Amino acid sequence: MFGALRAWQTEPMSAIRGARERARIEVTAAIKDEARKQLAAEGAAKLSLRAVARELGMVSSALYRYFPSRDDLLTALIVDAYDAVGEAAERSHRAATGAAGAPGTGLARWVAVACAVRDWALAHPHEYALIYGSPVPGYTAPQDTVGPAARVGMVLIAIVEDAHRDEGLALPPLPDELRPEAERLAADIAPGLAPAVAAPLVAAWAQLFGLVSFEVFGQFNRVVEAREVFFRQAVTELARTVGLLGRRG
Amino acid sequence: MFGALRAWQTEPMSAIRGARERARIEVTAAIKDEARKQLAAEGAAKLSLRAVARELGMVSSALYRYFPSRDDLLTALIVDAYDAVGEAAERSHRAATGAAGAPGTGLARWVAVACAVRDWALAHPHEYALIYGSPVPGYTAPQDTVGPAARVGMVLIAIVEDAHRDEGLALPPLPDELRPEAERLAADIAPGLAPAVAAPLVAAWAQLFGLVSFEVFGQFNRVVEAREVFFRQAVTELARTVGLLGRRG
DNA sequence: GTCTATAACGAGATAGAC
DNA sequence: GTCTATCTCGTTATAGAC
Repeated sequence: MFGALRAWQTEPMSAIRGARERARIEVTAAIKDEARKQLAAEGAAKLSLRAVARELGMVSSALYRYFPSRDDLLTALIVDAYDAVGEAAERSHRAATGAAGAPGTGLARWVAVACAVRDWALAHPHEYALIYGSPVPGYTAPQDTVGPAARVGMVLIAIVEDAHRDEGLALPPLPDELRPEAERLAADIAPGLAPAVAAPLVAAWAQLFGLVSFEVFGQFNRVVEAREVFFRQAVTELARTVGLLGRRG
Repeated sequence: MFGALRAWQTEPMSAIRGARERARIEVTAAIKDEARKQLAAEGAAKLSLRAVARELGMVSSALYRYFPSRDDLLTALIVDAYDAVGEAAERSHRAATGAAGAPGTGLARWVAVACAVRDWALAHPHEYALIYGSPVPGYTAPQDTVGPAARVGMVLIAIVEDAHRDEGLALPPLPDELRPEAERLAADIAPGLAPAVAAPLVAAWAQLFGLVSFEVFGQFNRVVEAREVFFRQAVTELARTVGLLGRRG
């Protein structure tokens, strides 16, 4: 039964049957913590099971009881990182949804979630780089990562869906060349979402992370100084492209 | 005189005085080519002077005649990459400017430059990752990179400046909180550019690379299929945020 | 002056015998 | 799990060819 669980999965408290399992969870967490330290110091490409083991006072072969390979450890770190941004986004979304029903709520939620993503990224730049930066050479993400990777996007979809239902959206018409792709996209990511919303939403998703990446990766050095106010304004304008803000002009 | 030139700088043809200099240029190019191969195979973090030398049939210490350190070789690759995207952007800008005077030219130039950046990135994903992806651990970019790094941005500024002068721009008002930053930004990057344009322009710059990065780094896998038409539409909408497209709705 | 080659350093990874 | 012998790396000093 338990053998079927992947080594890196965090088991729910109810699954803890005794000291054995608890120790396993603690060691797994210690390995990931140490690996994250090395991620910050040396980068994902140089993540080495041996170095992690050495730092923990273990022998490298012992690590293989917890992570069958270096790539599995990397996958665990990637899943954790996606889950961490995803949870930050979901939490800020819940907080911003508190006073529901008020007009303009869609925009407020959008900005809140964007800021949560940015805050998390600035607080965890190396984990951010792991998931939204350059791909790690020789590593290909397994299927396990796609669910966690989608969490932030799901929050954005929910915001726009709610606003679409409750507030109505002001959107530019969908160009003909994009119609087939937009329809496929909508059916794929959120059945029931209007194609004219789906395409701009995916674009806005990428653009949001463009803003965050430029700041985290240093492209704004000596360019943008008042970064938070700049970011808030940029994502507010970005919200316009998904219909969350009335169009002026 | 020539001694003041950094080893990795490509000297103009007029500076070639004889076989010596020609050989030096050729060896320098060979080193960079081999380094680029390793960049693709192993990533920037694992770029190794010794491996480059081995592959070229040289001894590692000989490389120090051309690049004083590993970081200098990295810097050369980074500068080359920035220059390559920058030149692609400038070339496509010139091409799109060919039939001047026609209305809507600003938007056409904007889309052309964006597509040129995307094309270059898709053709050179590893060099793109080097400059717009995760920072290389332990490496800090010297001042030499800031000029080349600004080239694409300069093209975008030129497009918006021209359009501002020739076509007029339709822009949302500048919020008060952003005014000081926008004024500083405008004075910094393009004296004479209206602050209400400068801030959205820098944001659009980051968002453009967000779209490109998501595609190059695989975030659109299993999400966006018709990527070129999607990209064109997204950057067209993006042009709206810098006033290059009349506002509808 | 300009280049390449040899040798070495200290540090770290790696493979295998035990 | 431990130890060791053998790799890698960036970098420097030095000697000698052109």
